[in-house]
Amino acid sequence: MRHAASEPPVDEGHPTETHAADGQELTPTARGRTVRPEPDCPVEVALTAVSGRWATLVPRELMGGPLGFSELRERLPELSAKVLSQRLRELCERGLLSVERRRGFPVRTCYTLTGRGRALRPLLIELYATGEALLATGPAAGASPRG
Amino acid sequence: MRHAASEPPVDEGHPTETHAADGQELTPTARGRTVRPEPDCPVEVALTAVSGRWATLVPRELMGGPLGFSELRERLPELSAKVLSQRLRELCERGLLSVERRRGFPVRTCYTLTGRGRALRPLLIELYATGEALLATGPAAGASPRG
DNA sequence: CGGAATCCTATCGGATACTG
DNA sequence: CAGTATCCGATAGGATTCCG
Repeated sequence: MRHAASEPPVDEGHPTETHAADGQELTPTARGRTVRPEPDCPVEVALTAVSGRWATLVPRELMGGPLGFSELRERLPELSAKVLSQRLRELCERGLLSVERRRGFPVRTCYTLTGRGRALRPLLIELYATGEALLATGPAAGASPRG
Repeated sequence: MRHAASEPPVDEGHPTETHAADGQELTPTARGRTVRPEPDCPVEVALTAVSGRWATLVPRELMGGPLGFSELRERLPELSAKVLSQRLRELCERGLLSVERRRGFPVRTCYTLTGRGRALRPLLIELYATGEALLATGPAAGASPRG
């Protein structure tokens, strides 16, 4: 189901403002005009990459350079080992992270963002910007627990 | 815990590329340098606004102009009434949506994005762009169920 | 039409304990 | 050090039913 350029506009007044009136296409390609949350819709793909608790904080820490498991735990003390390794595994599966194991004793592991992983940066920045905009226009309305 | 400009860099070579090396600050204000997913961190605020199944599709439909409950259901046929009203309620509570009830018979309700709601647009666009970038660099790695 | 109430299942994420 | 295994409580969200 398309939402742009079809169906008589509900309240078109002047094209100057009102509520943007889709002046610029929201979804450049067909994959964005989905009727349901399909996993191959770009929006869902991006959302999948950042959703889940701690899912933004782990990449954020790694934006500064490679880190080991325990280093990540130090930086995010309240993140349990279970969830951390879960997040790391997801990031790896999605090709956002590369792992390097150094044998010997003690064992050393090194997590590095890949090019794909670094591609999250603009999204994190936009999330930050949007969040600030929301906080600025009404501090009370942002909260609400998120898994 | 800060992640920028502290602790000896792990692999600083030349500042040209490598992995961006935080050349530009990721988190302009202090609220972004959190140790845990705090609800008042801008990133969390924005994420809260778009996370949850159908959470982006409902605003997307409304970007084209106000719609009623059933109109939304028509456009998103697989979205149950329960979840739709849940999403709408959340959007209202966060001040992203305004509601107008027209009495008479049958009852008519009209959901309109507020200014705050329209502030989500750049984020949706960025989500789309990031998702496309991920799909472009490796189609297989995007998927994975998202609640 | 526009919902709210109830039920039910799957998954998420935290705590704890154990392993190579 | 770098994880895995197990248990467990809390939601999320779909289906169905009912109401003003």
